[in-house]
Amino acid sequence: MMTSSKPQESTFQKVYEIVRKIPRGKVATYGQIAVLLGNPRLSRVVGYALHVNPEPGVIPCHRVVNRFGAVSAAFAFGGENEQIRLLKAEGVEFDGENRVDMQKYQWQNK
DNA sequence: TTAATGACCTATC
DNA sequence: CGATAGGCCATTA
Repeated sequence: MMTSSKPQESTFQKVYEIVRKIPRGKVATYGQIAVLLGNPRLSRVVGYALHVNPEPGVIPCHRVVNRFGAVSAAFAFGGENEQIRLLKAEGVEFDGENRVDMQKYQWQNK
């Protein structure tokens, strides 16, 4: 086992690993995930990775929000309001601008 | 191989 | 202060 495997971990696969580790009741930003990947500029690729979303239901893409703490418009896999509702159901609070309190709900990977 | 796209972020006018 | 344009990196066709 592990003789000389080649994981070939693509940036996408790595994004799924990180997003999948997001605890319930917290949210992470694309930029933050990009930093965890090693490049803060991969923010766009992060969104792309979730866009393909190879395993919906396994990857809590609804816990990923932009730098403003709000969900993206293109997210709308069934209604932006729907996604916000999911986060609310997890214990995340939203203000009058559909924004999450990043100071309290932003996931911090130590 | 080149070209185009993209669920972002930042900077500038 | 608000709006607009560009840049960055990776993936796909």
